Amino acid sequence: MAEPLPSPLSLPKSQYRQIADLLRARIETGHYEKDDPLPSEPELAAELGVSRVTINKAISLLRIEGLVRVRRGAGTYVRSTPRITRDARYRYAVVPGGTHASELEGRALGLTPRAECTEVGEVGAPPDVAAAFGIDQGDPVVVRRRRLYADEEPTRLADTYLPWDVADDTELLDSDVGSGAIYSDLADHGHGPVRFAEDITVRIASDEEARALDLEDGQAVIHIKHVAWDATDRAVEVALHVMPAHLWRLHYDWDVFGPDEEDDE
Amino acid sequence: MAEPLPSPLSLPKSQYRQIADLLRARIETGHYEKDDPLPSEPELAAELGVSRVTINKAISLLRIEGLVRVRRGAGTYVRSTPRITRDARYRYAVVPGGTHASELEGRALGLTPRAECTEVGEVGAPPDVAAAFGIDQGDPVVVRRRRLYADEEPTRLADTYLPWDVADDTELLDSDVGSGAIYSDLADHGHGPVRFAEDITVRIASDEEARALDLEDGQAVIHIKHVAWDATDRAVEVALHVMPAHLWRLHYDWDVFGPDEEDDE
DNA sequence: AAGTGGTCTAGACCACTGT
DNA sequence: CAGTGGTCTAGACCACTTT
Repeated sequence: MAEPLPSPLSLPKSQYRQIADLLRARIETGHYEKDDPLPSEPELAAELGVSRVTINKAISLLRIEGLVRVRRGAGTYVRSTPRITRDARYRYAVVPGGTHASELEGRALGLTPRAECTEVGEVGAPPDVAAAFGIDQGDPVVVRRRRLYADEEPTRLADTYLPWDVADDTELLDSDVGSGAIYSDLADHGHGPVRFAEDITVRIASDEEARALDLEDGQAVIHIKHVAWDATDRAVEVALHVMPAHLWRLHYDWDVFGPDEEDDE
Repeated sequence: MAEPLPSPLSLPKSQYRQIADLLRARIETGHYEKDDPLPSEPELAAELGVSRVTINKAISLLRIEGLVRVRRGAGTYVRSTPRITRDARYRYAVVPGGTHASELEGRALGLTPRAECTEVGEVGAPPDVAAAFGIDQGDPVVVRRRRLYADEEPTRLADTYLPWDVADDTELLDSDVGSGAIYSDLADHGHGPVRFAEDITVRIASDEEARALDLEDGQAVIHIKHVAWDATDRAVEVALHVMPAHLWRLHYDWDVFGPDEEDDE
């Protein structure tokens, strides 16, 4: 090896990073095809003349990037992961008798959405939810927990909370009402949402999240805290979403109200 | 060691993960104080009776979480990282003669913001920008690149692009106009923005980004593509933001236009 | 049974930081 | 200079999947 690639700022890259770059390039050029396994670690170690640990470290970089997934005992596979776009405003638009705007995401990609309801019932309010509803942590609220898929790949965990009395009026408890019929339902009972807010944070998946979303160790997830208020300015719904970061693109758009009325000095 | 912690779903955690949990707990309880160094890897290895590699692997988990930072040759330090909230709508509100709404973020935390302009001038439009402006990739646009800090910590890279003819009218080129005076400036020249859109993706920091933002290897960044349109529906500004994911919380809120006017069956 | 990745060790050398 | 983390190796054992 003549020169170790004299990168711009004196960066003699470590072997495992160079190998990660190499494997990444092979994936992106289609040398390794999606859903196909990479060569085994011993094979790569032999091919590239390094120890298996070095290969393993290189692959762990690709794992947190979401480029590959590992199946224990079976092999390391190239992930096929186009991003899904989530348009917040469109998603939660109130379309009176219309389609449930919720699960259009991914349809453009030819993926078939599926929802799996893991729990419906009354629980103690977690901190975030209690704060939004203006109640105490642990006070009873109604929750519906779901796991959503696109083509057998889990794409999202969604926990929807309603205040106890509001839930009483709706059909949240009755069925696993497909997708986002909740808003029509709320509207029908005088709690139609007129204002939304979302807070977005990014963090590393917890162990349970990694298991539920089929994620690798150390992968990032997007956490969205979604709150809906009715016309009386009462919070009537909180949804907590946990989504694999590499799978999504979030979209927001808004208009500017004319030059803010007052405040002109 | 009696039982290896019989966690709910038969999860005999690896040593390095248990050690990561331990160190994380020690950080969160203040056993290791912020801005202080952790014990050295050999010390931890001795204390916990494992090899240094295992300690190193545990710490690498804390690094991608943004809990600690490593200073080469010096030690591993606890990060003091409260999240900064970015309110998109408020940020870009048009306040005619008022304060530059841009850099209020973090003020609540007692951090002093600072901006450093790294480049101002004409460049070829990158793909994202070209698409928004409706021009060809590589066509000339004007860019201002900045790195923003809070209390000496880099918090954001912000590249602001303007179409060539629009830039001609503004003072973008003239100075490192503190923060977000661009919008007043655009408004003064008939290009006041009336609509905004933002696309958010999360990915692993590139090498350059990691260097510029003082990030660890494998840390996630939030990428925001921000577009502003004027009253003629022409895109007049594109900003690309790259932000360390562990440092931020993004906030969006919006009102629902009354039950969509028509469309009622 | 053979192959896969997961993990761990002991030891080594390096570049870098501080004093 | 001694101390730090960064990296790499060879070898080992394990749990798991596939055949």
